[in-house]
Amino acid sequence: MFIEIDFNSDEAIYMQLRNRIIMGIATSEIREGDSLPSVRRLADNIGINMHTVNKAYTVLKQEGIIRLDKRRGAVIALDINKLQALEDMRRELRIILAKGRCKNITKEEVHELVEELFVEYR
Amino acid sequence: MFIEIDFNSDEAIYMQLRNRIIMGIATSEIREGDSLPSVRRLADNIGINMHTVNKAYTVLKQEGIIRLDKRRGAVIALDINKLQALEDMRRELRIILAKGRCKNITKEEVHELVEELFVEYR
DNA sequence: CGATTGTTATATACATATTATAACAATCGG
DNA sequence: CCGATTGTTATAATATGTATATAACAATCG
Repeated sequence: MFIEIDFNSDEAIYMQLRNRIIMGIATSEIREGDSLPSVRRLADNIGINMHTVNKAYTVLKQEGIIRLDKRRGAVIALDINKLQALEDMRRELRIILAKGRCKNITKEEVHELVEELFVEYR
Repeated sequence: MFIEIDFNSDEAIYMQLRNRIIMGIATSEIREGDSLPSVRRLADNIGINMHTVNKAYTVLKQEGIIRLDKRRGAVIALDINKLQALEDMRRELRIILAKGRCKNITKEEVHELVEELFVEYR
């Protein structure tokens, strides 16, 4: 999986990393059971500090996306709590849709966007 | 408009404020042309610093939601750049839907969430 | 045994968030 | 015109979050 970091972004490096890995799972670039690189190797590859990678992995663990295993490293292990996931998504969508509403974005346009984005995930 | 701040939240106060105002516009609690309280008065009401409110207003101005006017204060003035707004929404939805995909949230469930949330905005 | 794993600890540097005062020019009501 | 209020700007202090640099630990695998 190719990982690119924008050091000029206002988004924290560990969050960019977390987002990239979530995208990788959603697009099936990586699958349940696959191992991610060790914190040290990935840090070296990208050219960042070990702790920054560790922080991204810790967030993903907290979110129930990976399982941290000694020796096997970080393993994709999806802990499916759908009610929790729907609640999280609802809270995040709420603000984004409200802003769109201020900009006259219609319900239909949001549906189209969702359709369009879901093409990536299969 | 009633504004409540959660001081234990990990979300910055100025962003909570920004979000609350966007929600207020989307739900028609406040309308185009209405004035928001002055930075000093709102800060006193909530019990926070003037500069924190100012920062929220500056963000809203940058996003084309309000216009800052001497004497009239912050006035709701929606600068509609739909292409820009759609692009912004697309970028934000991308990550959220990807995370949902990891949690087995289907396209249909997202559509339902959108329908449900849009009931608030009329 | 030796290398690699996540984990933990400490320290430093920097950016951001929040607060506290203070002062300025512009503007409106009386 | 006067005084109060407006956004704006400046400076400073504190707290928190981000990122880096070393270092060491126990566990695990070949």
